[in-house]
Amino acid sequence: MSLTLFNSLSRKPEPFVPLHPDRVTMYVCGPTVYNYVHIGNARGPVVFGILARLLRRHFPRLVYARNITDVDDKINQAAIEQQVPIGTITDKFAAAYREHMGALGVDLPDLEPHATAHIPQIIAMCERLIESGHAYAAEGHVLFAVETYPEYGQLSRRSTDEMLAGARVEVAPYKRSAGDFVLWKPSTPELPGWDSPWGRGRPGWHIECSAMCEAAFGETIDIHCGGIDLQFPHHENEVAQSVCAHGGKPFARYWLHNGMLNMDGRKMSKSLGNVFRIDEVLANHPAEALRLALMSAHYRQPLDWTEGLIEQCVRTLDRLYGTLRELASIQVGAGAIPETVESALLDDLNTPQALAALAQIAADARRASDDAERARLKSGLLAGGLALGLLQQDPAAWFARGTADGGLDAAAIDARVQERQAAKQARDFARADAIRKQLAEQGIEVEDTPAGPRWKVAAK
RNA sequence: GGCCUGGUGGCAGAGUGGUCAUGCAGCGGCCUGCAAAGCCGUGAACGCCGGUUCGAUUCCGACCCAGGCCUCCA
Repeated sequence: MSLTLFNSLSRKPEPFVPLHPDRVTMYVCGPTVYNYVHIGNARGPVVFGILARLLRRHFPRLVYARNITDVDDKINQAAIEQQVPIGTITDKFAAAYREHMGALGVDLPDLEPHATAHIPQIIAMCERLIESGHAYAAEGHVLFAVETYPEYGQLSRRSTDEMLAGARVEVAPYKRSAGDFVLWKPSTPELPGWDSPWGRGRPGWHIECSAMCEAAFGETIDIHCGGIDLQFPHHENEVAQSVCAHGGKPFARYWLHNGMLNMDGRKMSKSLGNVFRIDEVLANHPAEALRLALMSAHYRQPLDWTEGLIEQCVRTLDRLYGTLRELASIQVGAGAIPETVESALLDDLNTPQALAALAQIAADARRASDDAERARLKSGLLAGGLALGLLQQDPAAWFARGTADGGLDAAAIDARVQERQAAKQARDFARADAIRKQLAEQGIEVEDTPAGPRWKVAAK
């Protein structure tokens, strides 16, 4: 089985072959830490995290970097408003980012480069671009000269002419050409800045990713991932800077772009204000259901974020964990990932198909009567779940989810369930039903089994 | 306006030139004191119009609709 990835560069699925057989390199554009991120920001980390796990299974070594951009005008603005150094802002939100991603089951990358730790590399890259004629200094700025890179626009499929013709933004007077973008810009005394050949200043938006990729991986990386909204201008500019700084060597060989999360059919975005912060969503829903929701559509498709979607994911997990609960007595060790799940993932990360395969395995497992067969299927279910970052908790923990912090006390629920059981055994069904109804009103569903009663937190 | 996606059953969402996606919800049955869970069975789809083909939801073209990027954005 081999991995196929849809490459934004060619707009086609391509077999993935790493540049060096012994090492795969992958870079995901991480957050600019000026605020809490929203649930849409988690889609890339979740699906590309699944890709990272997949690559680790199929190649001897993966080095996966996800950056933190910790210098930026929005950070500066927040720092000025709160009268604190930018580090106070960036430390706080970088920590929150890690915490929220962790809650969603996103693995930490191997490397987490910070832009402010790469200022010398950024300056060096600017100098090289100036020396080679691809950039120029003007009024304390360093600008990339788009016209020196004829392939500019290749990734996002747009021509320089069209962009210049359609330019709506006022062009700064120091730009030679309207499409030129800033690599370095001057800082006023109240803004953070670093000494440079062009005076005290700070990096522009795109250069940090180029510099960090180079620092971590060298001139050419295998896979570069990010949201489709970053394709232009961010990724296009990264390509231009890196290729020109490296004498024409390719920058990223495979570009992967994830689709946007929508709210009522519109992109969830900070500028539109139609966002759900991750901590808000986590407060109201099981994290694993949110993770499942983020992979419920193929990563390149847009995904409508609704309460109904989350509820459906909770029910889906109820069923999968229900299967595992039924198989609780079957002992299994670590197993191989079922072929149906793995082949779906190898086909451009087709998570919906992988989930369908998982559902099929669960159904087979419930029907199987032979213990050896049940063990095999349970092992496959757990291994397939692990590949997706799902199904790794104790089923009992899933069904009792949120009782401790949701104002419900598991021991008290147990006591009520026992009361009902006693009433039942006394054939006082009216009382038993009254207790069950009361618990249902608290969101607890009681189920009777041959082994005695059990309960779970109901899907909303 | 330019460039680019996509329109699949009640909902979500894969996929395919000619037999099944899958999940949730629904319906009938089994089980249950009654339920729930589970099991068995079951209906239901490919935006619109042409074309290619023995045959198209799948390929081609036009049209309609929705969304994204062109400005900070995952």
